[in-house]
Amino acid sequence: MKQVTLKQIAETLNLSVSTVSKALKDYPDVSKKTKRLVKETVELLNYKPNAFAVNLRTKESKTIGLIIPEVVHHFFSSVIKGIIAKAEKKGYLVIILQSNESYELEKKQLDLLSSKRVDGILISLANGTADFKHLNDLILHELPLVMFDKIAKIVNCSKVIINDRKAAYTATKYLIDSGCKRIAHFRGPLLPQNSIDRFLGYKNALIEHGISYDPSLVYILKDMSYDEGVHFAGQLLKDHNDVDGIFINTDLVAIGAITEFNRIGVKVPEDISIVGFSNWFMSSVISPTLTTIDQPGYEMGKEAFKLLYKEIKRRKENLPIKFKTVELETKLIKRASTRN
Amino acid sequence: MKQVTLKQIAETLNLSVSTVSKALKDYPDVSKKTKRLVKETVELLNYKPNAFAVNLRTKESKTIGLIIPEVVHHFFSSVIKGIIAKAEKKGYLVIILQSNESYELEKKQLDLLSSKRVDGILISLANGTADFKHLNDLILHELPLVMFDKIAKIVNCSKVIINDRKAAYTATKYLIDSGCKRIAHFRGPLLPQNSIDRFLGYKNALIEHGISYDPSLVYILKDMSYDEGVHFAGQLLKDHNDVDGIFINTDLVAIGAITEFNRIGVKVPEDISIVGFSNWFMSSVISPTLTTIDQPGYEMGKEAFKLLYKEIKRRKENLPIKFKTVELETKLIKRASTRN
DNA sequence: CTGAAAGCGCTTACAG
DNA sequence: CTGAAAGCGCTTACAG
Repeated sequence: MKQVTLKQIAETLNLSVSTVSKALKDYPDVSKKTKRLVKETVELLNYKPNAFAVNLRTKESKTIGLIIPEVVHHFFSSVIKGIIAKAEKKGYLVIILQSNESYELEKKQLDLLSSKRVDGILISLANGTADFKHLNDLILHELPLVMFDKIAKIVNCSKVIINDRKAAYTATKYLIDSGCKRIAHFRGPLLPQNSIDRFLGYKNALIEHGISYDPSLVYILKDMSYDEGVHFAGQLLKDHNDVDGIFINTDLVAIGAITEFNRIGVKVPEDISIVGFSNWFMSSVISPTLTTIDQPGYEMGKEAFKLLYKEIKRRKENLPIKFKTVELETKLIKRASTRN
Repeated sequence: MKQVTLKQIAETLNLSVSTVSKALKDYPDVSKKTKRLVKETVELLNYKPNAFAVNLRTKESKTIGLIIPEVVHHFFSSVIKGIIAKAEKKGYLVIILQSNESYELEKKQLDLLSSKRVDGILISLANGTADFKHLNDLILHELPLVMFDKIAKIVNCSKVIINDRKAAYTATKYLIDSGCKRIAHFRGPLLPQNSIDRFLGYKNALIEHGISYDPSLVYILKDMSYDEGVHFAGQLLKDHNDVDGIFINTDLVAIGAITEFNRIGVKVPEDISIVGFSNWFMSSVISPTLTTIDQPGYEMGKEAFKLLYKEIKRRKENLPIKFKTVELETKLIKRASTRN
């Protein structure tokens, strides 16, 4: 791709490269006439500054990196959309990578992004991530980093989260209030903070409402897939025929469970009530529609970029950085998979 | 972010920058000993080449741009995933932008990407795009460009598509074969090639099977949303109470229609059979499950990147470019929204 | 085998 | 108001 350079503009107008450069950036010490001339020629020749040269000089790429566990996922798509929208407004482009829930990949991709010299990184952790050296290293090197949704409390950077524990508490309490006495929980893997917090919210709600906590009612899922929902719904019935409610860590799994219950003739919510988590679009469409916790993905993306942008800006101006954790509101969406 | 430079390595070892650079790239005219020394020091100081400088010198960014109409969309997420996966393997990163189905935005974003000097661009057109100058300009400037899914036949570049006409024909024929006599069609806006082609496939199937084509049975939707599905399902019943089948341009709309029919007591497929298009995950989960055309998003993403990569490589080597159109297979997925 | 030099295309402090 | 010069950090053709 052949491109016009400042030098060519300068030659065309019999000016120096410096003057042309300054004219374009509206330096006050360039004459009006020269500025006009330069701008006309730029228009005429369709000059575009060479981003590579600008990057090298200014030491910034106006590009940020985004690492998420999985792209084909309603919640994360919404986050991506929020980030891209906000970033574009501020003149930033977004490089997206997918960790596939693998710690190794996540590490490699963080490396890739920092070699590319992105101006900052947004990340939602992989389920497999238990060690945080790769993140702390970035922070040490003063590369702006913001974590969202799947975070590590122990890493010292800005974060955007929801209150998973509180939301799970609300979900479980709603099951209790609607009359459920034996409530199971399908939880995520052991490591990620949000699956821990959702579990704790579930447990606390039981205990605070005088329902004894029974560990055998808690099922630990691996990949949080539709198929796991189908499988564990069946397993649950085999293990406990007295269960009358389930709080499920994520909607996709809940939808698998509902489908299985429909298939084998267990009535939702008459026999078993179900509450999911995330409010995927699908949840408003299956039958019965799914009661769930709405998790504001788009907002989360926007907030995360805002925090990152602030940090990038303050670093550039050598101002002190204060890390901040933004907590977004969730809400219970009452639908037909629960009684009431 | 402070970073080690070649110069620092050179000073540490009392070598010249040139020698260090060459040692790192395994030039044959550097001694084994020097190479070893350099590599050790690189490791020790954690040297990473400055991407900005490399870009400027080599005139490539190892980054490509991707423009899609909408990120929160099952099909496009799958495409993104395919592209990212393939790109990463070849050492390319992917910048994603969303056109929101707007021609103006699409133009602006193409501009953004070419100013960023990406090495190539993948694009699926916005519904609003009727003029192709912005695309032809890129091609003139020899910036590698590959279109996928929503393409413009008239633009001269490589493409990855499905045979929309054939797939729509198959879908409609399936309705006919299952006994439908009055078949409506919910189509997309007038401009995009794929909504034209799907309409033509529908029309041909009717005609070739002795069913007269009735334009009043064709509904033109605007944003192809769930809500439009709900709305037009109702409208259709008002306009024509004798319809017994609908071929719907995209699953999301079909799901809206099914939901509406369920609500008002129209039985699917007994009263009206429905075939969708795209095979969104959701379609396998609603009730009744949706018969649809499977559109291989992930494959399409991979194919599109492969074509782009080839073109980038050939341009770099100054080899002649032959544009290619890859057509991927679709298949009819038979489910419960049709009789049989 | 090693190094000095030119150059990629900008920006900006400095001189005039 | 304009321009020469240095420099961002690399790569590579050329000299020795």
